[in-house]
Amino acid sequence: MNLKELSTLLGLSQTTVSRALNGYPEVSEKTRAKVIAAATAHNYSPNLRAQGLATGHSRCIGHVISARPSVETVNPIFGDFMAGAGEAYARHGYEMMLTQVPTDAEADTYRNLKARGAVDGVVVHAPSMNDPRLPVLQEIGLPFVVHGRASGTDTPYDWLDVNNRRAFEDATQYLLNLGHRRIALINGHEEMDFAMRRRAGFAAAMAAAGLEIDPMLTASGEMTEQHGYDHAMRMLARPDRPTAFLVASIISALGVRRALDANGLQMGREVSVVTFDDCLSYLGNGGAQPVFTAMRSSVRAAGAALADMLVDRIRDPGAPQKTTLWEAEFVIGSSTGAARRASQDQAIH
Amino acid sequence: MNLKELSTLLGLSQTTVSRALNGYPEVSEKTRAKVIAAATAHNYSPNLRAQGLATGHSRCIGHVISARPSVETVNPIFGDFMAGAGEAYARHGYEMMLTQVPTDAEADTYRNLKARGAVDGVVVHAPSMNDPRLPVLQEIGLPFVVHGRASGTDTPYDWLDVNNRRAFEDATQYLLNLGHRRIALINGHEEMDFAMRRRAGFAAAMAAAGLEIDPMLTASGEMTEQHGYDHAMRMLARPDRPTAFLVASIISALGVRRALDANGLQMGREVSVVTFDDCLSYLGNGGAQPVFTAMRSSVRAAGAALADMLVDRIRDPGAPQKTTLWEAEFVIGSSTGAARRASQDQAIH
DNA sequence: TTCCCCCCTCAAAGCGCTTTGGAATACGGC
DNA sequence: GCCGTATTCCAAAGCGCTTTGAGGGGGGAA
Repeated sequence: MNLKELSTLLGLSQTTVSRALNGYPEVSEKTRAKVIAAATAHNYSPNLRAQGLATGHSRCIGHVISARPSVETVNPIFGDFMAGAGEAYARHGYEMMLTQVPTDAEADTYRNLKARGAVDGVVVHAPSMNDPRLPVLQEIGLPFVVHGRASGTDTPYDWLDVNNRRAFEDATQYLLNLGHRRIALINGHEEMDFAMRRRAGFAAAMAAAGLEIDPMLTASGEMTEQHGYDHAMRMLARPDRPTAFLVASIISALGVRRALDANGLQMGREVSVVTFDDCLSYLGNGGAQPVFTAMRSSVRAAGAALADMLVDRIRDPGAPQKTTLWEAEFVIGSSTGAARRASQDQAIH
Repeated sequence: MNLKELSTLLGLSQTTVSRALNGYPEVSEKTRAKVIAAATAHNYSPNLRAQGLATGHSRCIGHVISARPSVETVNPIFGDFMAGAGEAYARHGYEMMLTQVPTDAEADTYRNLKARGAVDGVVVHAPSMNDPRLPVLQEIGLPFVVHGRASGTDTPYDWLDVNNRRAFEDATQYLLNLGHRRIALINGHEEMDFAMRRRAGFAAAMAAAGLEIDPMLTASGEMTEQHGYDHAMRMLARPDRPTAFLVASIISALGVRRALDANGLQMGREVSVVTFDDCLSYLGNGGAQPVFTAMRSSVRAAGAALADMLVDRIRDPGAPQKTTLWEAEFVIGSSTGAARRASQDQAIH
C-alpha cells in the first residue's frame, strides 16, 4: 500500500492525503479523519526512503561504535546508554542506526554517513583528548553531541558529562578522612578524557593532603573485571599494599573484590573500595545498603538527555551550544571503612 | 556532491558513472578507474535513500529491542551480541537499525518496519514459547532469523540456538557426580524459551538420579546480579540449604557469589556454583583456571552467525530454512567441588 | 573503402513521497 | 445576482538514484 493507491482508493489526490496525514491545516478535519481511518485500516505508513528523499532528512540518528581491532571488549555501558537514548529518540520520532568500525576509521565513517545522507546527526562516544572526530564533524556540518568532553577542542560543541574530576576528588577525600593513606587507583584508559579527569581529581586530593602518588598503585586500561582483578592482585602482593582502592567502573570493582577474596581480605574492613557506578541495570548497587560505596551517575539517563540535546540541535542548528555537567551522587555502602594499620590486620588473622 | 554533479564534472552520463561504481561490465575499465578516482577525490557516496528508493531495498537490518515498561533491565548480552552481528553486517554492506518498543507492541513494530520499507530483515531476540511475533513476520513476509527457538511454532524458520537443555542436564549431572543432592536452580524468566529448556535439562538429570526438585530451591526472573543474590540468600537461609547452585547467567552468578560471601561460605568448597557463561567481553571467565565452572557459549559469535544467516535469507528468500544448534562448552573452574555434608561445614567453622 | 558488429555510452522513465503554485468550490456581503 | 474571500483540493515538479532501451563510435573483416 503506497500513497498513490491509498489516494485513489479514497478518491483524493496524493497531495491531500499527504497533507492530511502530516497535519497540515489546508485540509478539513472531516477529510483528515477519513484519511487517517483509511491509512490505519490499510496499515499504510509512508515509505521511509521516499519520505527522506523528498524532505532531505532521514529522521535517523547515528551511533558509531568503534571496536579497536586489538581490544575485543564491548563497552558494558553501551546497552544502558542505548536504552536511554532509544526511548528519547522514539519519543521524537527518530530511529537509531549503529555502525561498527575500527577506531582509526571513525572520522571517515562520519564523512561517509554525511555523504550518503544516512543520518541527521550522531552521538560521539568515548571522547579522547584532542579528539580528531570533532573537527571533522564540524567541518562537514553533521550535527553531533558528545557524551563526555574532549579537552583540547577549542571550538564550542554540545556535550554532557559527569563531573569526573570532582567525583574522584571527593571520593579520595572521603577515603583520606577515613584515615587511608595508601590509596590505589584502578582507572580506565587514560587517553580517554574521562579517565584523565578522574586521575586529576584523585591527584588533586592526594596533593592537597600532602601525599605522593605511588606509581605502583595506579593502573589504567580497559575496564573489565579481569583488569580490576589483575591489578588489585598485583598491588595486594606488595609489602606496602594499599588500604583502599578507587575504581573507575563497577565491573572492575567486581574484579577488585575477587582479588580481595582471593587474599582473604574482607572488603570494607581490611580494605576499602570506592567505585564509579554507571547504574547498569543488571548490576544494581542500590537498595537501603549499597554494596559498594560509589560515585553514582546513571548512564541511561545520560543517554536520554543526550538524545534530547541532539534532537534539539538538529531542529535548530544555529542555536547556541549547550553543555551540561552532572554531579555524581556519592552513596555510602559497605565497601568502605576506617583505615587499619597492617599490624591490626595481622592481629585478626 | 551527487551523481549528477559528479557525472557532469567527469563529462559522462549519470548512467555510466552509476554503472562504473556498481561494477557493471558495460563500462570500460579505463572509464571505471577514472570514475572511481573522481568519486573518492570528491568524497562521493550515493545517497542511501535515493539508492534505496530506486532499488527497493534498504540494505539495513532491524533489531527490535523490547523494553518491558515494568522491567527496566537492559539485557547485558545485548552489547556483545550487537558487536558480533555488526561486524558481520559491515562485511556484507548492511547497516543496523535499532528500534526500542514496549514488548506488547513488538508485532506492530514489525508491520510498521515492513510497511515503511525501513529494513530488509530483522533479528528476533529472546523468543518465548508460542512467540506471537513469528506468525506476524511470516504473514507480512519480512525476512527474519531467531536467536533461540520458539517452541510451539510449527512452520519452519531460521534459528540458531545453544543446546540449553543438554548444557543444563550435563551440568546437573556433573554436580550429581560430585555428590551434590540439594541443587538449586536460579533461572531466567521461564516464559522465555531458553529458560524453559534449561529447567527441562535440570529436571531430566534430577529425575534420572531419582531426586525430587524442591520448589523452594528454584527461582526464575530477570537475570540480574540482585536476582542471584536475593534468591541465593533466601535459599541459604533455609535449614536444608542447597550445596550447589545452577545459575543461568554469569551476572546472576556474581550475585550468588556475593550471597555466599555474606554467609561466610567459600565458593567451591562449602557450596558449588555452575553458571551459564555467554562470554561477555568485560566479564572474562577464561584463563588457565576459570573462576566459575561454566557452560560456555559466545553470544558474540552467535550474533555474527545469525547476521550471516539473515543476509543469506535476504539474498535468497526461497532457500530452505536453516537451523543451527550449538553445544555449550563445559569448562571446569574453581567454583565447584565435592559435596560436603552440613556437619562437615559446621566442623570447620 | 565500406559494412557490420561489439563495446561503450546516453536519455529518460520510474521508485514513493513532499510541496509549490494554482484551480475549483462554497459562502457571505453588498 | 455578482464578486471577493475562505476553504478545500489538485497537477506536476523534484528529491538522487538505478535501469531499460536505444544510439554513437571505433575496429576488424570483406
